[in-house]
Amino acid sequence: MSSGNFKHDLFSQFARVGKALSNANRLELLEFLAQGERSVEELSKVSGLTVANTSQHLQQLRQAGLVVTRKQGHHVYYRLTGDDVILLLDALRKVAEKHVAEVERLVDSYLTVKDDLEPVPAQELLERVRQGLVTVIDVRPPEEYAAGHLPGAVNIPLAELEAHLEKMDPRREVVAYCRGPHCVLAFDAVERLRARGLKARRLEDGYPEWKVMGLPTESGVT
Amino acid sequence: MSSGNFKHDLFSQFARVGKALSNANRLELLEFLAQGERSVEELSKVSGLTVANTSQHLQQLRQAGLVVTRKQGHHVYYRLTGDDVILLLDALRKVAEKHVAEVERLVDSYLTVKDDLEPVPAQELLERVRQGLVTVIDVRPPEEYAAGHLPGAVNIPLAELEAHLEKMDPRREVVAYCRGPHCVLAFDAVERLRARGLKARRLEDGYPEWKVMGLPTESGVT
DNA sequence: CTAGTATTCAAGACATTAATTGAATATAAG
DNA sequence: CTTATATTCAATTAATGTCTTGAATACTAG
Repeated sequence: MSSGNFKHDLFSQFARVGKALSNANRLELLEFLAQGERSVEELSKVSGLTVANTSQHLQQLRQAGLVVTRKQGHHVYYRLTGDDVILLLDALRKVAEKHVAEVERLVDSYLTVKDDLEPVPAQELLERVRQGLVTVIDVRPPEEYAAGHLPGAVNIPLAELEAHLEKMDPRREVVAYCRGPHCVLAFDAVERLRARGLKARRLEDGYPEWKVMGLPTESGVT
Repeated sequence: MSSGNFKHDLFSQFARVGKALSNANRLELLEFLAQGERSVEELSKVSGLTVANTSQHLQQLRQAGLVVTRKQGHHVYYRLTGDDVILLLDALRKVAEKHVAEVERLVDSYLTVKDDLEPVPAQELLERVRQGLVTVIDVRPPEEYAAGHLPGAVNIPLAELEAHLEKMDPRREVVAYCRGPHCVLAFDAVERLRARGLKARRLEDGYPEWKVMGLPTESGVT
């Protein structure tokens, strides 16, 4: 009887974490935070929520133990509590992808040529990079790139892609990546590159997943 | 931006899975299902929920893609959709446990600081118990108490403490103990007892330490 | 100290969720 | 066909969650 209570209390704790994951806006915030530390203002801008609303969601995430804060000057910076949170988000994504037919439908409808996009697994990319066979491009904004990126990756934010196209060797394969497996930036980049006749694919995962897998990374500007 | 809607829709799908994990009862059902296929009736019994309520929770789990059903005779059998669901539950548990531990640590350090609750050393308590000077209460759950406790200790789980307050002699000192030197239960008990004007302190150690010191113990129900 | 900015808090409107109850459906056995 | 049983559906109530608005708090620069 009291063990029933204990058990129920335990599941209630787990449920608190589940609750934190039960809202699309919070999941989006978590994805941004998977890139690194962010202030409330930045998160508010990038998510399109009001600052107050963003703050409240962040506090829920903090109460669930998913994020921690650091105060500096005017700003409060949030970051994920640890890598286990990234693993959790990944597990969630995997289950959702596999079982929610709706997700597939959405991805399909967005990507006109889904089959052609066959993503490159992380291990395979690492191999090919070591052999110098591919050019890896990071299509995230420069700040995120500077905070950490794949070794040898060139930072080409989506907006600047067109400008780089002419300089690229059409015979050399390009692999693009961004924030996560579903980050649209990389999809977009691949489509545009292909439209110009380049051999382009996208990395199966994003930068956070790559890092969590223990694969090598670099940081700073090249 | 055209990717804005797509992105939000995608996160909404992920949130559906998160929602399924946001309730203690559903998590308990999932844990049972992790052991294998179960009928609604079995799940209802083991979770203590009404059949209708169980059925509704199961349907939410099914809509989130976490479980699937099979019909046979009178019964509908539910089972997890796949091993990735188990991985997800594991990831959730890990994050939650870490956070819970963190909370416990914080609470402990907070309580230890304001510890003018001068704890009673084991030897001193043994002495005073022999002289019949104090009432010793064990605030752990009954199962743990039954497995072994201090001689003469009365089992009063924290939840039942209030009910016992009136029966206690305010002039007699009470010493509380639980699982270990940092187990919060005893701190809590002492605080509550003092709030009622009783003379209360806590044992410096918990039951495991007492036992390891080679001091006498009892087991079973009193 | 004062002004300006970043974040949090508090209160209210509105939507969603959980549990209860009683009825409806479906299956198998007599 | 009728009956008993397992499950689901539907309607209600109480509780909880989300977002908005405007004010309060904390920090820095001047």
